Amino acid sequence: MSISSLSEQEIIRRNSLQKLRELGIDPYPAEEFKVNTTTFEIREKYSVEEGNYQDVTLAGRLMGQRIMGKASFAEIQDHTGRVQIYINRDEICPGEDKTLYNEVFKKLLDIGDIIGIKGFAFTTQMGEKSVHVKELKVLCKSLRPLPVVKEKDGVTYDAFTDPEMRYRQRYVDLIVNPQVKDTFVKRTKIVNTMRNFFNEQGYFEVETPILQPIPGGATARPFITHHNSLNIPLYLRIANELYLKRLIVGGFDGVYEFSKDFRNEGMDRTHNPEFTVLEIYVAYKDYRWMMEFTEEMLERIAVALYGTTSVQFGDVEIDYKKPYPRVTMAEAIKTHTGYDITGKSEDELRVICDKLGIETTPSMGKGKLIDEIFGEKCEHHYIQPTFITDYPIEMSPLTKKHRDNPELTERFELMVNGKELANCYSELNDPIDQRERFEDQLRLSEKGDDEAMFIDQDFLRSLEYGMPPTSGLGIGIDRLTMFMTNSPSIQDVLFFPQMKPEKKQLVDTNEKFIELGIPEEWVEVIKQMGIKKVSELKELKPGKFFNDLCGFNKKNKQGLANPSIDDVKNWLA
RNA sequence: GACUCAGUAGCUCAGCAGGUAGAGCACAUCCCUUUUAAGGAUGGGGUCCUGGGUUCGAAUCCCAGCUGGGUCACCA
Repeated sequence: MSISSLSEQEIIRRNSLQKLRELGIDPYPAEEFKVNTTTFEIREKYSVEEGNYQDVTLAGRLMGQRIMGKASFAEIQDHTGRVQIYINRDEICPGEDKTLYNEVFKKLLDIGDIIGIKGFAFTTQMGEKSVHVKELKVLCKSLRPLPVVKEKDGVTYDAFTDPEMRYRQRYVDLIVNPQVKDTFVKRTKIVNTMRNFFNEQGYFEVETPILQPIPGGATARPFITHHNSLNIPLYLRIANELYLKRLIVGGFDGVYEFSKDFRNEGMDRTHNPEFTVLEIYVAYKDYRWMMEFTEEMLERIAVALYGTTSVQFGDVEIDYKKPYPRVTMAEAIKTHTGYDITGKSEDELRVICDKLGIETTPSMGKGKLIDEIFGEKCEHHYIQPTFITDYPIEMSPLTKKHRDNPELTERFELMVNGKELANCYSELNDPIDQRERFEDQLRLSEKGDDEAMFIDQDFLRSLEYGMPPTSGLGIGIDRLTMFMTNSPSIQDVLFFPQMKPEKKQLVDTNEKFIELGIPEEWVEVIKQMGIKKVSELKELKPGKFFNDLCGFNKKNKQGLANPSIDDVKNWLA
């Protein structure tokens, strides 16, 4: 990187780096630095009465300096938070040489540098628990200035808020916005709670293919890739359902997977091209059993995070305490539209949609029409956790027919905040029925539904060997995390949400300019003037460019000998 | 994809009846001190997103584009 593209502060930091080296201080030392506590422990457990924490070693990022003559206060931030440190010149420099304090600490260290300290805990006159530093070591010099976020009495000043920079440079976001880290800690806690819950009951965590020859188990547009030596297309999975059910056929009685799925569709506040789904399949259970299982799990997650079942989301409080109401889809539609859809034909449903002002297309089958009515008129009413049950058969090609009504399936979706949080079936294990359902999907696809399912012959073959009655559940982990951490956007619960690629300014090397006969010192000047490519140069008028060059030289006190107009003409020739 | 808002110093933002670019923090040089979003003095730092246009003159007005946010649509 040429020096001209650096900001003043970056240049100052690079100079400080150089000076550290000149003082014999390695700004990037290799050896281990052994800490014996954390800032959190000192804040929580130090007390004057006990006189504990009198020999502490801490490491972390320097996040603020308040320098006052021969004594300074600063803040050090480690993975647990921050603590104030006190540095006295004559204590870290006991001899005559005060360089470590006067030069290194006061001048060469900046906010963002990583240091290690040894010292003892004490309480300042202002009553703040702090660490009195006896030794100081540079562990990493930081070359870019961090945004400085300050906070007092819960009010944040100069917050680092630009969403684009926060998502693109999540590392900066994590350093300066502590609540961001908290969200991700909670996310992991959610997953761990679920995993423990499943493992306690003997269910088995597995991994299944991400690259699939047939993208099955859901209706969505997949990403396509290509395998060179097999010379076949492969799809990034949109779900792992069909593989997990093969494992139930194989004899596991409970399998689960936290799976990254990929869908080549729109991106917005609630959709990222890759996202995480938990799917779990338990043999000899049905969807009614799974409702209780789901309630139990969500209650445990809420309690693990907050110690209570009640969780704030936006301006509503969601209570995950079991049990949740069970409402059939037909009841839900009756309640919110007044229409009874039971036993209605496709044409009758189309009429109902018209009356409700819901747009329909000819490719929509019965299931899709009912889905539209529910989505438009009902879904958003279910704020507190509610099981919507018994979906029409056309919407659920992998679900067992309802034990009491062959038009329906044994399925529920758990609605929270007016959104689907979980989806569950009594899994279809009749291989002949399953084949017919796939064929129905094929007809839908011929009718123009471009997201109808493919027929997975191997999956059908596995069912023909016999799959025990099984209940399966899928939960979107990103959405669950949003709900459980009060995050309004999926980008807030993904470390690295998908973004458009950063626009990279193309810069030609100095050599390319030098080839034109331009002296190296002038190349820097030209680049500072904003001309980064040789091709841009070719479009300039020599006279004006000559004037600009000389003007820039004078204005910025570059102190270079101006070229002649003929030189410039030759460069541009 | 449509509509809408925004893009000015490292960060947060002000400036806009068109007339030499501002503040706070950060940075630099000092002063002072067990301070706390430290205080004081001085100073450096900007392709005002990009490209066109209008104008004697554009950060400001107009058009187009880029990037991002929000709403909606599509899509789970």
